Amino acid sequence: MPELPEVEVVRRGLERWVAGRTVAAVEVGHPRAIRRHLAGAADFAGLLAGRTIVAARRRGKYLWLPLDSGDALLGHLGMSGQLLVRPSEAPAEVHLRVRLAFTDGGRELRFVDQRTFGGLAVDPGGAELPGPIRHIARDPVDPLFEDEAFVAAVRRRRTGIKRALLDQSLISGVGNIYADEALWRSGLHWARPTETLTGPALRRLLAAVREVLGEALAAGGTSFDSLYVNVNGESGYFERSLAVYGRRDEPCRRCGTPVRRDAFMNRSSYTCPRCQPRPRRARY
DNA sequence: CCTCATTCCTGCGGGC
DNA sequence: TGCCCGCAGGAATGAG
Repeated sequence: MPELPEVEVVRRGLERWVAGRTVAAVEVGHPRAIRRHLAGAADFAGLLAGRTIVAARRRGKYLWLPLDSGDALLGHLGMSGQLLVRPSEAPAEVHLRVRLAFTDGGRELRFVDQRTFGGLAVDPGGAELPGPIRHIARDPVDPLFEDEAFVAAVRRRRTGIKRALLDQSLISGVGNIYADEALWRSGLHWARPTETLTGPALRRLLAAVREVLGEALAAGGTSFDSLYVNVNGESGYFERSLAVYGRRDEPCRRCGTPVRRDAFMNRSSYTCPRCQPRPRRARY
């Protein structure tokens, strides 16, 4: 549920607080947190120790820290992951999974994750773009994102528009919250078949995606509870700006009609039944 | 290749 | 009060 704005908030914190620092020691407290690092915890720690972090980068919801070795520490927050910069003497968080200490003896980097959907891995040679995320599309904030290629790819699909928005190989960084918000802003229902959308309609949707992501980032991200935080543990305040997400039975901010919740892909979709009429031919 | 269901996990809150 | 169940959901995986 941390989506592009929340992950970007974390990236900025990492760039400020850990870039330029050298890893002294690594502790893996829970093997599941590094399950994508197939070589195991000792290998993971060995590739990090003595390495200097040179930057903090992001694509969609993935973060990576390029190292001076040419490798990269790759991370995904999953549902509940946090990367926190904490004093080394601060007590361990309940769901502390991985801890990185630095040679300067300053604040350490902690990966904390309640639901363990997230994780860290070191990708050898992945500093420029980690191999495991080569299939992830550029995100709509990336200057190299190609609008027309996206429009064409969506129109070639045979699925519902929300499935397409959530497909990280088409456009990355958009999750359930911002997909619902962008569709509401565009007056599109989540089950609208992709092949029936015109080029102009898709360009308007893309503009709405960028608008909502930009506003959320300016607000420091969305928070429902204390799980979505920056590296200092602080929450954003975009939640108060949400138009439909999580607002079942509450009035649409545009027309007052009660917001509707539908089951969708083992989760939820929120729409205004009047602003986003259900298409006659719907795709799930 | 494309589409889509399933699966992983923990804490919370509602119902009984 | 306590137990059970549904729900929150990103993305890898494999079926068809």
